[in-house]
Amino acid sequence: MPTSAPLTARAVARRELTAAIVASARRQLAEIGPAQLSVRAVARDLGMASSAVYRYFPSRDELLTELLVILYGELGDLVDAADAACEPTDLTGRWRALGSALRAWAVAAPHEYAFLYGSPVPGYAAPEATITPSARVTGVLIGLALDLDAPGPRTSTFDDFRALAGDLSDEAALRAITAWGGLLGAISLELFGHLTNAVTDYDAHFALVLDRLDPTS
Amino acid sequence: MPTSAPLTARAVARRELTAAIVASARRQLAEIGPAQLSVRAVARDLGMASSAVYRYFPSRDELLTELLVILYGELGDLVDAADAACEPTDLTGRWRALGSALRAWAVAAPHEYAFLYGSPVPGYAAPEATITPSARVTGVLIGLALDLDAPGPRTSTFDDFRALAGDLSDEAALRAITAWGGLLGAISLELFGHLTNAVTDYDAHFALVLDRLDPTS
DNA sequence: CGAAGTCAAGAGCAGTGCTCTTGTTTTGTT
DNA sequence: AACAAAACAAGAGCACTGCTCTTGACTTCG
Repeated sequence: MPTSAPLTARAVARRELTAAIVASARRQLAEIGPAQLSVRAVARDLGMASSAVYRYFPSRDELLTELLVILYGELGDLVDAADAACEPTDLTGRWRALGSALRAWAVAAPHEYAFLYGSPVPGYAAPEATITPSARVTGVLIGLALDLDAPGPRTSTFDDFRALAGDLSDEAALRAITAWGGLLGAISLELFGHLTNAVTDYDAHFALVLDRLDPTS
Repeated sequence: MPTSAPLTARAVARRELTAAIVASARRQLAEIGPAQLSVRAVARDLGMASSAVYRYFPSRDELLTELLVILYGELGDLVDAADAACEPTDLTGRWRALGSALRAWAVAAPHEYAFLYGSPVPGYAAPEATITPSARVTGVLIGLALDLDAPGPRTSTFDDFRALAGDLSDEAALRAITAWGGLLGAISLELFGHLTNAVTDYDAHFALVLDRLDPTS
């Protein structure tokens, strides 16, 4: 037996079809949003019966959860990369990079942003399984907050963040959460149309807001 | 003719039924959220045919818009009252009052909050008609920002705020919008479950965040 | 080879927003 | 008072949704 993982033809087909379903669902999510995402439309897109999809995802909610985990992961990578590209000691620069990366992503993918950080999807309660992936993003922020307390090199990887979060001083935690909320609020105001007739140059406005929210100052 | 407004029996019945529809819709909105609000359920609640509802509201979206306007109005009153109860020169106190009133309302009516300030309802684009009512709330903030620029008594009523907003200095406008976004972000983080395992005493936490967001400092 | 497990498809249920038609009632005008 | 016009409630129906159950075909494994 050469294959350490004895994948039968059926198992291979299953993995591919599962991926195809997710891919089609992602397309729908990006185009029409999570609420309009339809299992039947996914089935139509893939040329299969709607009932067949339920063999791969037990419910629409499970499919949404899968997307949620994937998106949190990708966004986490993105934000992490933006943070890692900065000089570690330049806390303000790292904050700007984090905020700018998040907003750029949100503007490019508004439905995905609304899915992750907007009001919960109708009838869909994010299960426990989504908390860990979401921490992937906030972990970068926690890293920043940790350096706020004790500047200097850390060897911690992502997995440690959740534990290290307990070591945060109240002051640093407050700064981080306030800045985080301000960031999401600013993006939401823009994307959800609450700045219409109030702001013209959104890029310039956001840059100013971002600096005012800087948790390191 | 004693009646300055010659309301026919039919017109009276129409007004009452319209109000009953709105009341039933508000109940549904509060309990299950805007996305789950169903015209048929409203009709069932009132013991009428679903098709009859469409004689009073041409579409579900129009019904939602009506609710939006009503809610913006009520919230505007609430925030306005909170602001008016403060010493006009105590800008920080007014900011605290505004933020506390908004959060208290949001916590008590999370679905309504998500409807007004969360991600837009699926397939529902807030029409122009909702911009003016929403300004009812932000007007209080603008009033605060105006006093930030030039402390002293103003005789302006609500209607002036939109015009006066143009007189705001860039600095004051930036402070106001940043604080406003931070406020909504903080409430959204709490209500949408993004602070799970991060905050225990939400009241105390919010008070700290509110002070950090203070646009007058 | 045969039993067990997996799969796709179809039909069907209950729900949705919305439209159209039918028949009734109220209104405003001869 | 009689009549036309408008407003109304109700029902049937369309297209859509998530989801279930059954049926029949296929793959995998003992």
